[in-house]
Parts: sequence; structure tokens; C-alpha cells
Amino acid sequence: MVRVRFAPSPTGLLHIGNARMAVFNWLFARRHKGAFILRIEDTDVARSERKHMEQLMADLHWLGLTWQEGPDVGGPYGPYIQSERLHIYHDICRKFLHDGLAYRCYCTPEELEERRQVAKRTGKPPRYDNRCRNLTDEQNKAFETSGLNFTVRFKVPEEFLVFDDLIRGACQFDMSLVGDFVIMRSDGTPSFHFAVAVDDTLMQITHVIRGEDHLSNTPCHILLFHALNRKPPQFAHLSLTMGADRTLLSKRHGAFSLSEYRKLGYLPEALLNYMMLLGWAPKDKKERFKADDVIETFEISTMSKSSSVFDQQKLDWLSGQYLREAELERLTNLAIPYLQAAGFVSQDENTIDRAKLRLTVDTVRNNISCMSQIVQEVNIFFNDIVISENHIEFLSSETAQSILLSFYNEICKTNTLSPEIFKDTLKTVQKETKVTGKGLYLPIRVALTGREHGPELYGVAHILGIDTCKKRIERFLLVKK
RNA sequence: GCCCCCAUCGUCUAGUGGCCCAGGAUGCCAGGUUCUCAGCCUGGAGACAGGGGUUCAAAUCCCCUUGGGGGUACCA
Repeated sequence: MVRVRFAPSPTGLLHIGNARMAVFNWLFARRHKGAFILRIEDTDVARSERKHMEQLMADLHWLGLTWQEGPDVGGPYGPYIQSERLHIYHDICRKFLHDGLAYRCYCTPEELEERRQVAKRTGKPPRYDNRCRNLTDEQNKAFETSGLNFTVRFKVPEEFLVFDDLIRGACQFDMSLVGDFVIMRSDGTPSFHFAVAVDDTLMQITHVIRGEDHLSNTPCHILLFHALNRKPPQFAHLSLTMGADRTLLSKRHGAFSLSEYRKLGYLPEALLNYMMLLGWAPKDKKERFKADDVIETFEISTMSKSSSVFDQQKLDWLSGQYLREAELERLTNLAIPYLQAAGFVSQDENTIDRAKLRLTVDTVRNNISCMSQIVQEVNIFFNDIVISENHIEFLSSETAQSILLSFYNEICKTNTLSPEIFKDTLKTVQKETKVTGKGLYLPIRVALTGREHGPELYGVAHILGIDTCKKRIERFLLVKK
């Protein structure tokens, strides 16, 4: 059975780059009818926070991902939070020490740093020189009794290590270039490498799907799997996602967090679709698809090896497509908080004119790429309009006045202003005034909205309703008198 | 510095030796849709990083260069 995991560290908001890793793990698990596991890697005590973990899970759920095992749902291989697994790492570390796979290192961070600098200056690889590996018994005893802090380092054999990456094929590393690395810090917490290998072993992970930034760490992990007596899982290193500036998308880019997109009112399925398009393309070349549509055909080996740039414009296009197709009722509900925040509709949802709201959302959905943008679009429907001096002058002209008057007389003959009636009305006005095109529409648009641009006029008139339309026209009929 | 990975339109990609003087999408430009912005429709410009090989034939295979990214921590 396939078992994969997404293992974020709760040190901030989940950004698109990491979320994408979760998506492909999830997709892979579904493709192979396996389990998707969420594990929280919070061994970096200084930067990890519980609220981040909760936010992260909420964001993932919002995206539509579900996991079979994790901190919130439990599972047979828990706990799923590394800070709650400390005793496990200690036990295994002790065993490593006992079996001679690891040793205590008494070098201080300052000493290490200095030696690194020296190595760099002399053009040598700045790796740990393994000096504590060969401490004599006397030296070890002396250190032990001195009560000095120590780390535990893993003995890295000097060998060539080759492994097959599902995406990149054969990758090989010369381990003589890698120093003995720390598996247990002096404060008793495990290092990332150690915790990962231990957890992936104990949690029976079969496939490790993660970012390419871990590629060079992989040989270290493989060594640890061997030490743990376990066949290493299969690896698949996905290309990374960059920002428009071609630097790695990171937590520093707050705007690229899942939470941010959620707040802006992007539809989760649109974002999910876009993320799947980064580094992968479906066989049929259709760019709009649901995860369900591609489950059967998804092959991780076909994923791109090169990194990709996150393209906000394409996301916006895709998001717009989804907005156009989404169920109106859903969009209306989604719109309400934004309109409330802008003061356009009441805080009390029961008093909101939903019919009008639905119509409004339906009219402007073509003009926006995420729901928060609705605020700029709908001002004219909820506020009294302000007409500039220029526009007053414009509407005072003889032709403008004749158009407005004709239009006014026509709408007085009816009691609703559906799009059809509006179009018929304009035809009549056109015949009467002999004005067509822009000359015909613009005066009415300006009188009705105070703007020269906006959504389709017939839609605007419909939402405004006949009474408001009359009132707004009346204001300018007075101009002439 | 050293190690590793990568390299097709601005961007995301299709392409696994002949179907490719390279296809799609987005973005951009133009025209259309009896108003505008947008949307939609139609059309257009736009790429195999460079140099060597291998081969009857190379975007596709090999080598070098260049460029980009990652790693080289008691971060993950």
C-alpha cells in the first residue's frame, strides 16, 4: 500500500510552493489508492507555533485536501507532531550510539563556525572534519565528566551512493564530501534529517515526494534508513516554484500564502487547478480540470524537472473562468462579507435584498478574478452617485438631453426594466433621436452611474430597478430647465 | 569554493530521433460583438541558451561552455 506524507514545519503561513507539494502528495496517494499523511515537523522549537499548525490545516482543508492520518485525525502511527515524539528519537539515538553508528561530538558552535571559515578560505569543502569521531577513550571520559554539552553525529561512510529518483532518474553522490552530520542537537531535539528518517521509517512511508531542495539531503536520509534497517522509500523530487523575481517562493512572500488567496476571495478549486498546472500538464492538454478528472492518468514521472515561475496573471485568468461558472448562490454568499466590510450591505444577513444581490453578483462576475474585487465594481449599485462637473456639462448638451428625455418617457411607460425591455427601449430612443452607438449609450450610462465605464448597461439598469433609474435620470432633466 | 539538479515563446507547458521551418494555454497586439472597461469570438507577433559531436535524420542522444536553481548548519 502506498503511503505518502506532507510534512510542513509550522513556522508561518503555508505558501503556494509548499502547498503544491501537499497537492501532489495528495494526488499521488489518491492515484494509487494509498494513504496521505500529515505530519508536523516542529523540531525547530524557536520558530514553531501551534497557531501556525492550526492555520495550516485549515488552509489545506479549504483547498480541498483531506488526509487519512494526522494530528487532528490521529492514526495508527502517531503521534503526528514531532515534538510529541521526542522519546522515540531518544531511544533510537541511544541505540545508534550503542551500535557505534553515531557518536558524541563536543565541538561548540563557535569552534565549528571558525573551522568552517578556515576551510572556506583555504578552498576546502566546509564540512565537519569528524574530529570527535576518533576521540580516545580517555578524551571521551574527560568530556563526559566535564558535563559539556554535546551533539550526536552520525558516522557517514566514505562511499558513492546512487539512488533512483522517480522524476530525475539516477542521482549519485560522493559521501566522502559530506561530514558526519548531527542527528541530535545539544538541547535534546532531533535534527531534521534524523526526525525525517525515523518518522518515515516508523510511519511506513513508501514514497517521499518533496521539493528539489531536499535532493542533496537524500543520501544522508538513505544512510539513516540503512542504519534503521529499513529499505529506503522511493523518492520523487519536485521542481520548485519561484516568484516573478525568479527567487524561490518563500514564507517571506506573505502574499503568496494560501490564507492570503483565501482572503482575497479566490475559489479553492481554481487555486488547486492552477497549482496542478505548475510542473505538470494533463495528457489531453485541457488546462481546466478538477483533481478527480486527472486521478486516473496522473503519473508523477511525467512531472517537470525544471523550476517554474508562479504567474499571477494566469491564475487570475483561471480564477475568472471558475468565477464565471460557479453557482450563483455560492458566489453570492461568498460576496457578502466583502460587501459588508465595504458598508454596502447590512451586517444582518436577514435584511439583505438577496434578489438584488444575486443579480449584482451575476452582472459583475465577468469583470473580476477574485471575489474581493467585487467591491470596486458594485459601488454604483449601493451608493448615491456623484456626478462630476464635466459630466454635468456633458449631460446638458442638446443631444444628451433629448436622449435622456426620450429614454425617460419610454421607461415611464413600463414598470420593470428587464434587459429585454431595456434593449427595446434603447431601440426606440435610437429611432426618435437618430443617435446610435456611443453617442446613445454614454449619456445614459453617465446619468445612471456617474461613470463612463462599467458593466453592461442593461444589466446595470436591471439591478438599479426602474425607480432608481427614473430618479437618476430626473436629476439631469432638471439641468436644462 | 565544492557538490547536486535543471535548460522549448515574457510565463506555464506539449514534444522521449523522422509526424516539428515546433503544438496548446496565458499575457501582449489587431479586428469583431450596434456604448465603455471587461468578457466572449477570430486573427497576429512570440521559443528549441551557445558551441562541438553521434546519425541518412536531433528540440529530442553524448560532451563542453554559459545561464538558472538547490545544497554545503546544533533551519526545515
